[in-house]
This record gives sequence, structure tokens and C-alpha cells, in this order.
Amino acid sequence: MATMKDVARRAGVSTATVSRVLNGHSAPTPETRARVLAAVEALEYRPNVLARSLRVHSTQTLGLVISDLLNPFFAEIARAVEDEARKHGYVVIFGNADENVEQQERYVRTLLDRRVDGLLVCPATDDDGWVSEVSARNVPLVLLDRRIDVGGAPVVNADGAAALRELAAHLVKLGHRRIGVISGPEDTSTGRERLHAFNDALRSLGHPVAPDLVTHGDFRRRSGADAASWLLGRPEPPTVLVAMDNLMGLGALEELRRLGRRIPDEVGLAIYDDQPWFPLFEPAITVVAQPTEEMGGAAVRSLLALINGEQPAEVHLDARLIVRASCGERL
Amino acid sequence: MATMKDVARRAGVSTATVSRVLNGHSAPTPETRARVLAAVEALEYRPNVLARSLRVHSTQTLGLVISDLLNPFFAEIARAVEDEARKHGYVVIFGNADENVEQQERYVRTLLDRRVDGLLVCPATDDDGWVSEVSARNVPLVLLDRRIDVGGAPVVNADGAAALRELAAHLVKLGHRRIGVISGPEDTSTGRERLHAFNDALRSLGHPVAPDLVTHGDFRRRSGADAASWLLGRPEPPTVLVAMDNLMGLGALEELRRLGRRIPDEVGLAIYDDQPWFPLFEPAITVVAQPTEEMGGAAVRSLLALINGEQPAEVHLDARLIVRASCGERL
DNA sequence: GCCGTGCGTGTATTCGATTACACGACCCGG
DNA sequence: CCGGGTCGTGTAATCGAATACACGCACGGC
Repeated sequence: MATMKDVARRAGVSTATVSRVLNGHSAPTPETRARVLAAVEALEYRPNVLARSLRVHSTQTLGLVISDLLNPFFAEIARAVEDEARKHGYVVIFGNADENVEQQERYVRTLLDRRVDGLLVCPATDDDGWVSEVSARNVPLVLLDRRIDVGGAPVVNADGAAALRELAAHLVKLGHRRIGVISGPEDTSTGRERLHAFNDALRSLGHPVAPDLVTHGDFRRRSGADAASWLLGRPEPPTVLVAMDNLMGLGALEELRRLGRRIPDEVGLAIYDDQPWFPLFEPAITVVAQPTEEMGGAAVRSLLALINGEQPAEVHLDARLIVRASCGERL
Repeated sequence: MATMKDVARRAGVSTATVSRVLNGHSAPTPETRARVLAAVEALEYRPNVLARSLRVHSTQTLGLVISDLLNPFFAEIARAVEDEARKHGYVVIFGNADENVEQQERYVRTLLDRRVDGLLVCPATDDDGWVSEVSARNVPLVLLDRRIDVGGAPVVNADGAAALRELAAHLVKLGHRRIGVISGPEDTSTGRERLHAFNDALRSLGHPVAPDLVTHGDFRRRSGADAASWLLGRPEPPTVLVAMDNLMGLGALEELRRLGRRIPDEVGLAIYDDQPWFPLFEPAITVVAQPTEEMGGAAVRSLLALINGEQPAEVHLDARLIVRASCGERL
């Protein structure tokens, strides 16, 4: 691989001049410029990013730690993040935390060691041990999807309260009174907030959720199936299941199929997070959809603002209800 | 951030000694070692990976270029790759080519510029312009899923021939004679190979595919829907649709739903690639499943072997047929 | 008492860029 | 004709580690 020195030699100038030409600095003569560019061409010179980064303390790299790449919600986020980052000339390094705090912490450290210019994290849980390390190295940090109580880091997420209110009204209107909730973990903000928003909505409609019909999963498929199984085994089983995440929803659906329950006649189902295949189920699934693409894009933009020393921008988008057929029409 | 020099000063030794302790080199005295480690601890020293990489010409980083992160097949691959890489102490940088040759080429270049130690590519098409650049910088390369004719680079993929033979037999046994095929692009190895294997199988069963029932999509959802629409509009429409990729399969299913065709009574459907939700459709979808996890893992292992100067290992795993209900039971 | 040997450590170079500073050429005003 | 400004370019330090080589010291054999 040709280095800058080689280019300089061939163009008959110093490396400083080569650097200036390549970075559009100050003003080398048009002739010098041409000679340098010719040499670059001839030698197929490509700058060594490592050397440059070492010198200028910036890697044009963003770190993204997500909970689970196999969760289509996070895959969409990852995709959007990568897309927006690329538009701004940044590259993204991903880390998969697997909904696991230790692995998340390891990855944060790895990414910091790689000298990312900024960090995007979808926290696995409320645990914030890793944050101190990030701020100690003062690397800009943006929290994505899930919030944790930590000073300074802006949060980009989708607010589901309004959509959940609509969902509650929808279910009540259809005559559902025993509503089973498959909530996320209590130690995640999304787990808590969705449940509370939904509870509040039902209460204000005069139909508070029965406490024995609320279960907590872990945002994974298996836990959704288990929760559904448990809920349907109650003495007075629910007439509809609300899963607060797409994987748990999938698990619940799986269990309903396994038990042979007809949807929505025997049990209704609503899921938080939309997926391209949800409309294709029989019946099509009623969902609360999050604007994943916008979330990813906004998160990157907030992070870049932070990196450029600008005001950190908090962004709260709105989730929205998409009524399909899976909750029935029992007016 | 503390540097090695700081550690050296605090421990009263030279940076060379610090380096030796940290890398387990030769043999510093136990006492020196202890002093150095204490200093490292006290200063919370973390080595600068950039500097190290610059010096030793190795970044412990792998590049992965995939066609589409939103395609669950590739998401699974990405996940598996990241997992295996981490086990070996490597970090993965992803690039999303979006089934787009130029973007793929740009990403390959970006990853090379980042000095990845090895490159894993799922080629978007047969185009191999980018390969020369990789070999020019002699960076180890492993092709994943799709093959292109290029010397040297080992391929890791799944062979679907046997499974497609089984599928052909299954369909014929169920009485299907007009079989519509939604194939992948002709300029991808997977597109060609799956179609040819399936054709061969049917021919040898005495029921060759009617040429007017073969269409080519682009491995995306939309093209699957269009293809299904076209096939079902033929004068003598097929009694079953075979989609050679999960996204096109989803598109075909979407179109069948839109047209209100009952599956499998009016039209059957089989899809190449399994997905967790395919068994949950009504009826459950018959599929050819690829061992994605093994593919990702094997690809990483082959790449690491190459990096270590060992023999490049080609790996061909087997896809397998999973019969469910979507092709009917019309014996 | 001398010399080789081996071991632990330090000195100084290197990886490949960026950039502060200095220098020489040239032009212009007084 | 000389002092000062501008402009283009080169010199050399720097980023933070790894490592070739050299050095000093202790030890053992003759």
C-alpha cells in the first residue's frame, strides 16, 4: 500500500503539501495540486484512516448497542441508524447485547476502546453502571428507545401513551372487559411506561385492568408464549391479550395456535410494534406501530449534534394505533 | 485519557516495560509486573486501539457486507457472524448494500479503508468489480450465501438441491402439475441455482416446469407480490406458487390475501427460507430452511483461518424441507 | 580475575498521517 | 533600496503504542 510519503516523493513535494491538497486546506498552487492528484491516482493511494484518527482524535465512527438484532424492531432501528450515519459520512459498529447487562457493558467498553465518536445505546435494563465509563471518557451518548435515569444523555423514543389510550378505547368498545396484559420487564422504561399508560387509559374508561391479568415477560418470544399460557389458564381467563412487544406477541400467537383458540372469537390479540407480516396473519393483527425509521434517523442526528458541541435534542415521536381484525367486532 | 507514558512514569519504568507486561511478552520481574499493573489500575488506563493497530497492522476487526439487514435471513446471518466473531475477540463492522452493486462497492472500499483484517461479503450480484480491489490490498475474503466466479475466495453457503428435490416430489405427490416459480434474479448464484435445481428435480419426476410459469423477482417483497399477481393472471394459472426467498414469499402471500385466494385450496404456497412466524400463518407455510446460524459461524471460522494463513475451507451445508400445510393435501 | 551468557530494562525508531512554525520568494510602499 | 506583508511550501513534532537493539548487571566456568 502506497503511503503519503510515496505520493509526496512522486509528486516532488512534501507530505505536508500532499495532506493539504487532500484535505482542501489553505491553498496549494493549482499546478502543485494537479501534480499531487496525479500521483495519488497513479499510486492508487488511499489514506490510512487509523493514522489519521490517531492524529486528529476522531474516527468518523458511531457505536450502536442494541438488545437483540433478531428482534425485527431493533433490526429496523439498526438499519435506519446505519443509513443516516452513512449519509453523514459516518460508519457504524454494532454490538449485540442479547438483552444481557454484562454483555452490554462489555460492548460499550469495546466500542469506547475503538474510539467511536459517539455512542447510541438501547439499554437492556435500567442498570446504569456502564454510563459512568462513557461520561468519564466524555464520549457523546444518546439513549434510544429505552430511557434510564442518567443526567445529560438525551433520549430518542416513541411515546405510546396516546396510541395505548386509543387501543384501550377500541377494546372496551368491542366489549372486552377481561383484558390480559403481557408486559415487558419492570426494569425497563418501555416495560413500565407502556403498562402504566395502558392501565391509566383503562382506568379512566372505568374498566381498570384486573391485577391478576398482568404478567411480565422479557421481550422475547418464549416469555410471550408462557405468559399467554398462564393467562389463559386463569379461572376467569381474559377475552383479549395485549402483548407489549412484537416478539412476545409472536410467542402469544404461537401459544394461541398451539391451544387451538380461534382469534378473535375465543381470544383477541393486540401487539405493540408492527411488522410487515402482521397484516397477513388470519386475522390481521391489530397493533401499535412505532416509527422506527424516524427514531433511528433522529437518534443519529441528535448524536451528531452532540458531537459537534451543539444542544442535545430530545426527540419523542408518537406511536400510533392500527386497527385490524384480531380483537374482534363484538359490539 | 491516560496513556502508556503516564503508566510508565507512575510505575517508574519505561513504556517498553509497560507494553511487555500488558502483552505478556518475554519476562518482566514479578515485582515490576505488579507495579505496572497497579499503575494501570490506578490510572484506569486503557490501551489506544488505534495506535496499536497502526503499529501492528491488524485491527481485530471483520467487515461484513450484506444485501439487506431488513431481510430476516441476513439479519440472522449478521447476528451469527457477530456472535462467532466476538467469541474470537473480533469486532464486526456491518455494511448494508441494499441489493445495490454501487453501494456494495462503496462499502467494500470503506471497510478496506478501515483496515479490517478480513472481509465477509454476501454479493448482491455476480458483478465482481470490487473483488480486484480486495485482492490488491490482499485482505482475506470469504463469500457468504452467494457465490461469484472469482479465484481464491472460499464460499460458505447452503445447498438447497436435495431439499428442492424433496419439495418437487412433495408437490407432485399432492397432485400439483402447474407449478408457478418466483425465482431470484438471474445474476445471482442463488437465483440461478435454486431455479435450476428445482427444474431438474421436476423434470426427472416427469413433470417439467412450464416455461411460462417461471418469473424472476429481485429478492424483495414487492417483486414477489408482482410475480404472484402475474402468475395468477395467466390463462392457465398455477395451482401452487414456489417463492425462492422469504421476502418474495411474503409478497406472494400478501398478494394471495389481497386477491382473497384460499390457501391451499385455491393456490398452494411454498417458500425458500424459514422464518419464526411462517408456522403461525393459516395455513402454516411449507418451507426450505437454511441453517443460517451455522452458515454465519462457519463463514467467520473460514475467514479467521485465512487470516491466520491456513487453508481456506469451503463449507457447504444442507438446506432442508419442512413440510407444513400450505401446499395442500390433494392426494 | 576474565569473559561469555542470559536476563531484565531502557532508548530510540517506527507505523502514517496532521499541523504549528519557519523559511524563502515575491511584491509593494515609503 | 530597504522593511514589511503575503503566499506557498517544507521541516519537524506529535498522536500512542510495539519492538529491534543495546546496555548493564549478575552469575558461572575456566
